[in-house]
Amino acid sequence: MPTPSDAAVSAWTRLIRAHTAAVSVVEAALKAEGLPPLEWYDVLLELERGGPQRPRDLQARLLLAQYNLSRLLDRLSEAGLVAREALQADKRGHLVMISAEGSAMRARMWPVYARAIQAAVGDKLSDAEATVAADLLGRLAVRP
Amino acid sequence: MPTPSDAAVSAWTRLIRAHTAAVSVVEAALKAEGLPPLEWYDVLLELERGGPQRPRDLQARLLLAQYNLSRLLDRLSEAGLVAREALQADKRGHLVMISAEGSAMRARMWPVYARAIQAAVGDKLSDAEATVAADLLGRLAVRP
DNA sequence: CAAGATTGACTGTTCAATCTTA
DNA sequence: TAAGATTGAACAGTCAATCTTG
Repeated sequence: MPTPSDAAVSAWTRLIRAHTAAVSVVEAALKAEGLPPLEWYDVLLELERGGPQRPRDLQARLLLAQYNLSRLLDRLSEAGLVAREALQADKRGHLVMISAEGSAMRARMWPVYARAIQAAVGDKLSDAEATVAADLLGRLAVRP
Repeated sequence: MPTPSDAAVSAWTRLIRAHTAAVSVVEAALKAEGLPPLEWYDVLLELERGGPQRPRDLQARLLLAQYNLSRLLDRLSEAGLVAREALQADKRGHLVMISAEGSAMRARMWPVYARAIQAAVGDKLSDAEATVAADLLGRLAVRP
C-alpha cells in the first residue's frame, strides 16, 4: 500500500491550514463591508469572463455540485445579480448571464477582495515565493 | 492602497483550487468506505495527541468557531467517539476526551486517509517539491 | 463585566428523488 | 436510457442571545 511520505502529509496538513486561515481573512473583510461571500464573486467573475453560460459549464469551471449551483444561482438571481434565459437549442437547459447590477457588485467587491488577498498572501510571501507556490499548487489541481 | 501582485493573486487562486480538489479526493475516499468526514479525524487525532482538553483549546488548535465545535462534539459524543467530563477547577468548562471506540475509529480511518493523501498530494509532487510547498503554505497560516 | 460554552432560529449544503428533454 | 437541472427533506453551519461561573 502506498503510504504517503512525511513531506506529502506535511504539505497536505499545511494546505488545509493555509486555506482555512486565508479564506477566513478574505471572508471577514467582505463581511465587514457588508458585501456578499467569496463564492458569489467567483460566479460573477466567471460570467463576466466567459459570457452567458449554461449551469453545467459553470459547474465544471467552479468545481461545484449541480444542486449546489442551482441554489446559488437562485440566490444570485433573487438579488438581481444574474439572469436566466431559456435556450431554444436544448430545452432542458438555459443560459445564465450577469446583469449590470451583477457587474457593479463584482466591481465593488474587488478592491476589498484585493486588499484581503494582499493581507492573506501578498504580505506573507515575496513575489518569487508566491510564484513557486502557485506553480506547485497548480499541480495539485490537475486531474489524474 | 496595496494591490496584490499577479503572483499573489495567482497563488491565492490556486490555493483555493488545490484545496477544493484535494479535499474532495479525501472526502470521497472516506465516504466510499462508509467512514466519517475529515473533520472528525482531526478532532480525534488532536485528542489522542494532546490528551483530554477543554473545548476552548481544541477550538484554537483546529481553527474552529466555538459554536461550531460545540455541535461537532455533540455528534462525536452521540457516536460514542468522545466523552465529556466535568471540571472541578473551572465549573464553566469541561474536558473532552477520546474513547476507546474513538481511537479505534481513528485507526480505521487512517489507512484510507493515507491512501487519499497519497493520491491527492504524493502522486503529484516529489518529496522535495512537497517540502517546498509545505514551507510556503506554513508561512500563510502564520498570524500577522 | 468577561470568559467558556451552549442553544434557538435562520441560512446554506447534501442526498436522493424527480422532472423534462435528448 | 442518459443528461441537464431542480426540489423536499435531512443535516450542518452561522449569528445573536443566553446561561453559568470567574
